[in-house]
This record gives sequence, C-alpha cells and structure tokens, in this order.
Amino acid sequence: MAAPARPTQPRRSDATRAAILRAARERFAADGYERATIRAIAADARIDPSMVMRYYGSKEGLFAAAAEFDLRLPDLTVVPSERLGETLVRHFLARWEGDETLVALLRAASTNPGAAERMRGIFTDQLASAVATSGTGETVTARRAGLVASQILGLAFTRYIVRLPPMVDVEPEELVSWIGPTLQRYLTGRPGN
Amino acid sequence: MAAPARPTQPRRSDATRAAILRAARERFAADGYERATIRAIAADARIDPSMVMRYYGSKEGLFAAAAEFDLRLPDLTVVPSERLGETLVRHFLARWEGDETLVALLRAASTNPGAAERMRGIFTDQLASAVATSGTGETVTARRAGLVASQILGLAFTRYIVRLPPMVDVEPEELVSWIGPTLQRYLTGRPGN
DNA sequence: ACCGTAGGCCAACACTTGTTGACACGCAAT
DNA sequence: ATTGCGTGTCAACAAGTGTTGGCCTACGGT
Repeated sequence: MAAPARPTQPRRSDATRAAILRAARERFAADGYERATIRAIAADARIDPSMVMRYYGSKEGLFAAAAEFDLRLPDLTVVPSERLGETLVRHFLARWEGDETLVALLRAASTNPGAAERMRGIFTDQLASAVATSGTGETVTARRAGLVASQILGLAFTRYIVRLPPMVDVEPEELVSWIGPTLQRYLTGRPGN
Repeated sequence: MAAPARPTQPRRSDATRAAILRAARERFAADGYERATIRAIAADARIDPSMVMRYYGSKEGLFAAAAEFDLRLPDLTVVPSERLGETLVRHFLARWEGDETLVALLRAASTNPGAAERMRGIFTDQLASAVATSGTGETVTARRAGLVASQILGLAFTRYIVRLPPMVDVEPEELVSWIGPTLQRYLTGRPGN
C-alpha cells in the first residue's frame, strides 16, 4: 500500500483479460451462448483455455463479464417531446451497429436464462426509467416501454440476427422515418389512433 | 404396387413418429436448438434415442420436420384495407399462442443457421406474398413486409422468449389496439407520418 | 543477485453429445 | 408353421465440452 495507485493497480495481465473479453464478445455475438466454446474464444485471444477459467471462473462468468452493457440512453427530458421516437431509433441504431455486445446479448437471450434475465433488466430498468415522463402511472409507463422494446428488439432481431433481406438492405435513415413515428406513438400517443 | 393404398399406406410406427415430433417441438421451443438433446426428446416420447435417428436421420432432420410451418395467413384481399393491421395482429397472436412450433423456430433461429434460413423463407415468401397488394413496386412491398415482420417478431420475442413483464401481462386486445395501427401504417402508409 | 509470485501452458479428467451397429420381438403374408 | 420385415432396445463409439491441477518461466521488489 505504498504507491497511490488507488483504483486497483493495473495488473500485468490486463491486456490478456481484454483480449479474452473482446474474443468472447465476438464469438457470443456470432454463435450464441452454447455454440461459442471456451476453446474457440481462447484460440482467438491466442491464449490457453485454462486462462479463461482462471480470470473469469466459468463460462457463465465470462459471459456475464462480456455482456456487461449500458444502453447509454441520452437525457430524454431535453429532447422536444415530438422528436422522442426519431431520437430513440437513431440512438439505438448507432448503439447496435457500433457495439457487438448487444448482438451477443440478444443472441444469447434466446436460449440462456441468465442472458434473458439480463435483457429484461436492461429494458426494464434503463429504458423504462429513461422513458418515465411526468404524470402517467407506473403500469402505463411500463407498457409504453415494453412496446418500444418490442419494436426495437424486433428491428434488431430481423436486421442483425435473422438478417431478413429487406431489413438488412434498407438505409438507416429510412428506418428512422418509418419506425420513429411508431415509437413516438407508443411513447406519447393513445392506443387505437 | 398392388394395393391401391395411394397416399403412402399408414405405417404401424406413425404413433411413435408423431410422439417424437411432439416432444421435439416442445423441447426445441423450451430450450432452443443446441440445448434440446435427442436423448431428452426421446425420453419425453418414451422411446430409444436411436429411433429418432432411424426416423429422422439426424438432429438437423428432426428439427427440419418439427419446424415445418405454415403461417396460414388469411386472404387479405377480402379484408377492408383499413383493418389490415388489426387483422394481422390478431391472427399472429392466435397463431403464436396456439402452436409452439413458431416459438421453437424463433428460439432456434437465433443460433441455428438453418432455422434462420427457414425463418427468412417464411417471412419472405408467405408474408411478403400475402401482403403484395396491387400497384406498388417489388422493393416497396418487400420493405413493408420487412417492417411488419420486425414488429411481429419483436412482439413474439419480448412476449414469448425474453418474457418482458409488461409484454407478458398485457391483454391481447390491448396489444391489438397498440400494434394494429403500427402494422396498418407499415402496410398502407408512407414514412414520416 | 535472489526469490516469491503472478502469468502462462500442457495434459488430463469427467461428462455429455450425436450417431451407429448388433441383437431381440412380433405382426403379416406365404 | 415359417419366413421376412418393420419396430424397438441395448451398448458402445468417437468427438467435443467445461473444468482442474501441476509445472515451467520470467518479471519485479528486496
């Protein structure tokens, strides 16, 4: 406790840890939880499989570390209320394309209960709280957030997982102009109209 | 070629084949492709694992048989054009809840390339052709169908796979009144409004 | 210069997986 | 009654999995 390196002084193995995490995210995103093997991840990171176990304890632990994720939703209270939908679609598109963690989580959530739990957490806590505007009751807010999640995740599922051709080929801005109004209605509209 | 039993005379093992298929659909729907083991499926069907191989050739073959699926879309040309969205949501909800084949296919499509291919086929061929109304060009129709697929699959994903609480608890008719207009706009509207 | 320890590799384990072949039973036609 | 074949079981294989422990190496503080 001599050096003032306060926040857990850097270990010599940090580079290896990062390499493992990066390879893990790639494999989980490409193959899903069960098909992504520790051996393959270790080979990508050019280390021995046993290192993965030493640093992350188990495959579950590795996934938990690799799927750590923050939606980084912007402060929606400063967005003009009629542009909420458009803003959200743009933000999510950028977030999906820029970071494969979300794809990994989405793929894994189909078959891995832990991943599904984490997905629920992200879209319940982060999205629902960001969407919670003034006035409306708790169940109504949750429902609005759920509807938004259904369209956002459907977009991601068809575009990045199943790779439905029309959803892959379409320009991002075209998606914004179609899906933005949908989210807008889910957030600020009433059912039926 | 003596007996006139034209449509492949019934085999004595048809009951077993059906039991295997039923157990397979359940397991694939509950666990996904890789976690659903042939041994578990055989145990559910109360037969030996080797029977599965004999009747379906391989695990891939079994899945192909178990995931055979028809959306059974109604004839949309007889539906008043302003009620297309509502009709579709109601139909899909009934279809998802009544037959676990679609859930099995959806779960498997996340990690199994063959299942993803089949999902693409279903939503490209069946949905796109049912949606193909007069006039509009091919790419536009495909895009509309893709958008509809994204919302429908997002609904299914959040409600049946991830089980997002607000999407699980909500009443079906409530979903129709929210999501119906979305599909309506995707089918007959223009982007932006 | 020394030595403890963290970083890394190797080999092996226990287990599960899809898949296969040999063997037994029983129905149906001869 | 006998023969053949469809139906089913049992045991085993080869491959791949997550996981573990032992061993070597080399850096960094003393």
